[in-house]
Amino acid sequence: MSLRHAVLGLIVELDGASGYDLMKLFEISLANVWTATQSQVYGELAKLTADGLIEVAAEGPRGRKEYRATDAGRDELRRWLVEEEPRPARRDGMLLKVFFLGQLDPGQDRAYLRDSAAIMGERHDGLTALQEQVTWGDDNLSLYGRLTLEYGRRFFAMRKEWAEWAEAELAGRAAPPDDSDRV
Amino acid sequence: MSLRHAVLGLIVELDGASGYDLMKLFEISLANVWTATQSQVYGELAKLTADGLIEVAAEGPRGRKEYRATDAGRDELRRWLVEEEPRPARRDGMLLKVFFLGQLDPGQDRAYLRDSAAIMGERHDGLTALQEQVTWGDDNLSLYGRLTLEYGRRFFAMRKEWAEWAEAELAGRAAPPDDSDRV
DNA sequence: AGACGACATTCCAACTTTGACATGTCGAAA
DNA sequence: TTTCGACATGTCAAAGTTGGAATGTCGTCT
Repeated sequence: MSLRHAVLGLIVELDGASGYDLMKLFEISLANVWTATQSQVYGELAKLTADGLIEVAAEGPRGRKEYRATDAGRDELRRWLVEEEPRPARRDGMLLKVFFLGQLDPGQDRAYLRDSAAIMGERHDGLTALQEQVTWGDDNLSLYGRLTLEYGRRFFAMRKEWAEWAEAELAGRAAPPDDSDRV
Repeated sequence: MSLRHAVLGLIVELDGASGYDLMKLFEISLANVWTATQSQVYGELAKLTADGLIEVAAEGPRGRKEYRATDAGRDELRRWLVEEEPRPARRDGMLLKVFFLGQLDPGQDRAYLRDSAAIMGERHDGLTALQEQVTWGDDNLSLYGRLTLEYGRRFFAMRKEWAEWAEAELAGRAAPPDDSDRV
């Protein structure tokens, strides 16, 4: 149940936010950490309210509801941070494909890894550019957000290097057994 | 829909397997790439059979059903490998917590990162040991499995280094703003 | 012969996630 | 003044995921 804590955490940090506000944060700040759809966010807000972890602090124009965390909510966030250990549900579509690359025609496996490396390179560059653009505040979300952004950069860099290594590994595999084509 | 292709892919590679066989593979080989529960595996086998991508090739003792891929199944696997691009649904509970570390008492944020680094170090060592133990065959699953195992090692190493960097970053933050406590 | 662990499948209820649809308001610019 | 984009929420069906319970068989060791 981490979506719940993502929503709760944002409300605590912002000290008041609407579902709309949260959606923007999920799209921008949290994009690389936890994703959520609109229906999930609004649904979770309703559940958190029912459970007394947040409350509607103010209503604004266009039906805007500004939620704020209750004491119980803040406690629950801290409890989650300290007590609950995250299980690292590893699921990776790109890696799954690598497992079955043997089903493709010769050379296609290496092409896949080359493409992957290129994509990872692009993402890495994107985050690097972002990192240089952003001017960071001194609020919590900025402070810790900076750390997670750097994580993203390192993640993509690592993946790019791995894909290049793997491609080279496959390239090496093809040649050695036979050296009749040497010059 | 990647669970489907994970199951299909294993059946194609093994050229015949039961649900029980697949479960073992999910627990061992695929653990770091794609997870699945028993109910998911057996359920997916039924669906794949209904869709004509696999078929029961033989029945063994204890009601064992050995599935084999049909031509349509092999085609579908290749199509998936080439055509469908994996979206990198990034969700990471450990990273999510980092976002809200500001809610803890001073110092607890650094403790969290130190713990993370230690855990990542253990996993890294575990995979390294595994890598040294395993004697690889020359089948596809061994060949590509070796690549994904190395990925896992690099992943945990990267994470460990990041956590250490982040911890140092937070350590540095505390001191600079105020130098009244300098010697 | 009996006990036990590994083999093997099936079903289910609860929960989470996805993606789309539906509805409406406010503010600024043309 | 009208129009448009951003603001804002709510609901739903379908699909995917989790975790457990139920059930039974086969082979081996004592």
